[in-house]
Amino acid sequence: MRYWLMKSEPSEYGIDDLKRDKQSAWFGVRNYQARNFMRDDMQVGDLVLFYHSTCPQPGIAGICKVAKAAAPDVTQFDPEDKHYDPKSKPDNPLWVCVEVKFVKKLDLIPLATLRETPALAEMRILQRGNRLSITPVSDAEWEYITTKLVK
DNA sequence: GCCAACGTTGGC
DNA sequence: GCCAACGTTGGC
Repeated sequence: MRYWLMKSEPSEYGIDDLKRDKQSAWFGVRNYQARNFMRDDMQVGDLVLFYHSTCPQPGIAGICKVAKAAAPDVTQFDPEDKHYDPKSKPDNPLWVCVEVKFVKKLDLIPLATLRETPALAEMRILQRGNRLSITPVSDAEWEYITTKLVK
């Protein structure tokens, strides 16, 4: 089993939305590296840090779990959708998404807290210039975050 | 709103 | 294959 961090803008889809929906497809990833993580490495049961980005208080907002393996992202074929991709054809879909299930909401662990935690210095999300919306989290990082930083 | 950093595109 | 230009991300 692996651990992951997935970013979302709470104004688009935040932890409260997932709590309400219980489970949701992770639509809209349009980056090859992030797609490959979902397609090749994510497995049902993997645990995920739900991260809020581009908002007044960026940070880890909750935990969810991979509930369904990668499948074609339906929004890529919908011209009305902001994630529409005319390059992708239904017989050879370019983009996939997993589904995640709500596990719990956390008291927000702010980005600033992550930054000032030496044990997390190597986290992908904290590296300079990192923009990947899906990144692996090491066992040690997961352990530290979920035991030391969660109230 | 600004800006640094990155990924993608497209001309050559 | 190179690389400049452009669009996007995301913190501040």
